[in-house]
Amino acid sequence: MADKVTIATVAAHANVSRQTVSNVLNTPHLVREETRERVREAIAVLGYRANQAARLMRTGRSHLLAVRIEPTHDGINGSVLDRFLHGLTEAAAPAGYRILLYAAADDQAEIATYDDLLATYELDGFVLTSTHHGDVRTSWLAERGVPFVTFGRPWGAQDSHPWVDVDGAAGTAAATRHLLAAGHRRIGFIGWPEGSGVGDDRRSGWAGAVGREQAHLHRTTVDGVAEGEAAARDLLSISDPPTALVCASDSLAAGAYAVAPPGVAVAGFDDTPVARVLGLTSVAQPLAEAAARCVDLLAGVLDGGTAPRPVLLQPSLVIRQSA
Amino acid sequence: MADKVTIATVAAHANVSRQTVSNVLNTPHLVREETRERVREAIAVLGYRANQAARLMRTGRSHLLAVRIEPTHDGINGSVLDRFLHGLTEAAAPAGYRILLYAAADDQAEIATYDDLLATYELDGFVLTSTHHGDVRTSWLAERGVPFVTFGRPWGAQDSHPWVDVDGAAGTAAATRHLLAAGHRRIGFIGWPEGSGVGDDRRSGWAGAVGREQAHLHRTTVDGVAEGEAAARDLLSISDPPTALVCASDSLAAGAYAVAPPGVAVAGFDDTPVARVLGLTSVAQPLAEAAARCVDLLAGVLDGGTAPRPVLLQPSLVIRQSA
DNA sequence: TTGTATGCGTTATCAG
DNA sequence: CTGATAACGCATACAA
Repeated sequence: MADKVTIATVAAHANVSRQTVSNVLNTPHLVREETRERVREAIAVLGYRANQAARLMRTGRSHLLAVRIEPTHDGINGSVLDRFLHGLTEAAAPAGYRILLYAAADDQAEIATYDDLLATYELDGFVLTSTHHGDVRTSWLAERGVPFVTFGRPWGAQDSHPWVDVDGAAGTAAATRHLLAAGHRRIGFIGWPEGSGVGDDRRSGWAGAVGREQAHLHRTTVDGVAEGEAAARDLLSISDPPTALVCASDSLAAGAYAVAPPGVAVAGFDDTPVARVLGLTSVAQPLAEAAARCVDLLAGVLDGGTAPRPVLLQPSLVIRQSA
Repeated sequence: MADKVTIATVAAHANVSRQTVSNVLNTPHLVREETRERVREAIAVLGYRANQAARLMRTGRSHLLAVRIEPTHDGINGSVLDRFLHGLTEAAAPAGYRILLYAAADDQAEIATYDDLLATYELDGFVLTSTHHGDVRTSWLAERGVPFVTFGRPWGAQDSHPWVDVDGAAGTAAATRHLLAAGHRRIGFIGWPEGSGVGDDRRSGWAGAVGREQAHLHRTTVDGVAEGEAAARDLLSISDPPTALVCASDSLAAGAYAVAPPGVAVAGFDDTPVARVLGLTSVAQPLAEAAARCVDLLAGVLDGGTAPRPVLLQPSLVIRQSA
């Protein structure tokens, strides 16, 4: 356990006062070149690193960002959060931030956690995922002036805040157009019940691409493989059934693909490992990019005090044998 | 943004000195019952929470635990880390710890990160995953007396440290016995090249269950679906081929299952979403439990100063249609 | 049992 | 341009 090297150690080594060392670190232009170099060398030689706790006490900035890790439901798109988290961690480090994890059973518990995290660790900001209509979390944070960014648009909310999202409608539209180009003329959609921003967005991409006359080729259900099976079976059993299915998730798509007769194409959403293994065509979100932009936005608010513009990223279609 | 409520606020509210408040918090038995209650009430009313930064400066304890988030390779068993992380986060909170994430390209970069995290955030401890033979990380930490626990045994390492692991051999043995019970007489194994502790462990479970005369029914390859396909094809093309395959991972199993003729059973490892979707029988690790025990062990070292005994957990076999 | 003084490492303010 | 001093919130000797 190496001795703790503080600003005083550096000062002694460089024959300057502690304050000068601090100046070299925070306001280098105030220090004469020669002195600056000497201090920098001492810092390098001693391997000095500023202690965040002490710095926090003084500045009120912890350089800590928090993000919730959600329990994996059926696990299939757990990989989405996983990749997002990894992207966040990688993007945050060079910007001088670290990622703190927290778990919460529901939105209320999450708010209680905000309160705790803010009071005890003085977090600099939050990254929220899975935003939805009437999200109480964003208003709670906004009311208190806590910096945050959401991965997901503020669906229907009047209060605006920095956000990053992926254009889901563009994704399902691309999948639908791909199916049209492959010769399919009747293309169905399996999605989630109306009212979820993400789900409605993804459905709208399909709806726009197929046109109003196919609006009925459409089923809604909660997410899951079994649910996808059931919905697909239902949709394929009508008279004049679709010959291709666009799904709001890989879970639904996996279910649909399992019951789809040969020749019926299926496309999913999120390009999860399951899609890869099943050979499912799927819409891929640029998660690492999204995470990086979240960090950018939050860092912008924190460091620059600017109110950054939202970011809408484009997904890409990964074509496999299923469609 | 509510005013910051410090120990002084509480003291004023309860008409005592700051020190008395601190005593109520840290050494309650030193404070008269009546006073203690008054202070506790003030704490509750004001919603006081001890500031970690200030506490850290005094005590040297940050109540922060760090864990590495790895890039997902083929993503299939990314879900393993994901569930482990979630378990860690949930188990840490009630114990008074938070989880900090970091990313690192390789072991050397990881060590550099330790150094940084220790110096800047004064982390209390680390949870290491993916331990392997000759792991430089554990020796680095051990040399410096940094508390840590590994999820994974110290394969072949002489230096011992607290660890939690799942008995992989027991898992593959259970899978093998299940296949034997189902009437299979020739059971092969697809695993990773010799030298990986985890891989060798999983192979040994199979080897023990089938006996020496079937030792040749065995292929090694790096992890991956395509690799599993190739290995299975190879193993099934010998004369007198196996009628069942036990695999060291769901990735390998997914590949094997794809090329296995009907009647040939396949079992995987890790019970990932892919296994669920494919209907793959697989060995499930108790990840939430493992994570909780990691926290227990680390908290034991940190709070109790005890050197806790290692924990070896038993996996369970999830039987599906593939075997 | 309660209160007072001090320092953890840093940065901000202000003199030199 | 550089150096002394205070303050952030808390906990620990020590004194009362």
